[in-house]
Amino acid sequence: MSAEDRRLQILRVAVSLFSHKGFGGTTTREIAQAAGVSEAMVFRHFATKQELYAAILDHKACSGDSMNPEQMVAEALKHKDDRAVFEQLALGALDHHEDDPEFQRLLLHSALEGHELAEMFFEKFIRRVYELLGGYITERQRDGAMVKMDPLIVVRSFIGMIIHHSLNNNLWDPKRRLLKISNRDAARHFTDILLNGISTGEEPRPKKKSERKVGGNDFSRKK
Amino acid sequence: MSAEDRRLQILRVAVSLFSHKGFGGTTTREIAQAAGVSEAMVFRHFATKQELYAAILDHKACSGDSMNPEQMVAEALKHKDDRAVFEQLALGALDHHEDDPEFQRLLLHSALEGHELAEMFFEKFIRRVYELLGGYITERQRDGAMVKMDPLIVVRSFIGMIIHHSLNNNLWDPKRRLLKISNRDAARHFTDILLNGISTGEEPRPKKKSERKVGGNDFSRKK
DNA sequence: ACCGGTGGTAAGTAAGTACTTACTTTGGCC
DNA sequence: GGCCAAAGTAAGTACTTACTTACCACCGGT
Repeated sequence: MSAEDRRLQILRVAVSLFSHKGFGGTTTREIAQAAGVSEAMVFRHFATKQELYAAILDHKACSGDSMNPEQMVAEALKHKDDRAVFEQLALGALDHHEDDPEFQRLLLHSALEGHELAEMFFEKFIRRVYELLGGYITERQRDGAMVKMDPLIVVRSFIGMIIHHSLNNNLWDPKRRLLKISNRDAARHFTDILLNGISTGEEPRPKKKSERKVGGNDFSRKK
Repeated sequence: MSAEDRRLQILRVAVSLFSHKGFGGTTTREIAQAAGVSEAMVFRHFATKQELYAAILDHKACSGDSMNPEQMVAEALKHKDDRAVFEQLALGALDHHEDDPEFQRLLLHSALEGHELAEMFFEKFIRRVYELLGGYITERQRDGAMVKMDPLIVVRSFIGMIIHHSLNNNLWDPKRRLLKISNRDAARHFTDILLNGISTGEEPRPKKKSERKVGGNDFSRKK
């Protein structure tokens, strides 16, 4: 087997191990065994365990293959098709998380451990999504098509629905005991909620003395 | 120092260490040093490292002090005050995550490691929130006050906004570089979005194939 | 036939690791 | 004070960890 092939193979099995057991929870011997070689081979290709870990995150996050939000919604952006913008973005993310669940686990592990490459991913990808979507929302607000509200909060809400749904599917509830739904349906419904909300606005809701203020009253929950 | 005090002190420092470095990343010696005692003392109070870890998760998740969603929104539920129901729930969760950020980290670590107590938390808490909110939404749909849509998807969306926002604050962006907002404002805006969406419904959006019905009922909402 | 380089390993090493043992201090009570 | 259990520790034990060293087997080219 050629050196390059072996390197990639070690990388691949290490991804799987690290994503399931974390950095500290995975031993180099396990990696070697999973790859069917001796530990020494692992250290021939990667000087240290850290370097192997970094190579993985780098490979997954930077050489980020299909992770280009701009081109994913370029068409919809041009046509100012709100529904398509959000729905396509959601569907893209959900699909990506579904067929590479290890990526999300890896990212979480590295963020929890405070690895610098988690931060790098945040800067290079998350920030871009916020700017892209935030900019679009601002534009649509000027058009009068969207209500005035801090665009970043809107972005956070929408990203939250998506990420949390993926997190549920991959981490908390892989058996879908709570909610079983296709990515397409999820993306559509998330978009529906974001754009239109869930109120019909029909029945006059019981307007208590203060419809707005939530803070003052019986909210004495603490410790 | 009394045995009980010492036990609690060890528990407390272990919470901090485990939440930041995970189970595998934390050594018993570190725990002992942080507590200012010898390693033997740790093992006098907790037979194994696993037992210590389990005791922590148990202490945090089960003896779940203030984590009672039902009572948190009992009043609002009675009055069918949609805004209050969602806003109070959101604010409660956000506040809780804010003044106990270690809890979220601990939970994530244990979920990633596949610890059974993460699952237990999921069953005992998350499921209850889904049932509570899902039931309420169903009721409001029958009232004609909310559009027909799988209530569980609505719950997931809303919980997603909240959890993801906390996760951003605690894990990804503790410096709030992307978005700086008080919990109260966040709760209010999340609720606004959920209930009313962000579209004004004014400017005729380009009706592509996508202006479809949602879940069976019409979607012609006008605030 | 004889190289040298490449892909590979068995068998280490030193520093941890979780966990124990044998022992010393402390504080409350008669 | 004298006693004794509980609180505490120093110094292990047995094993694992990341990482090294020294050595092997193959193979194409001259």
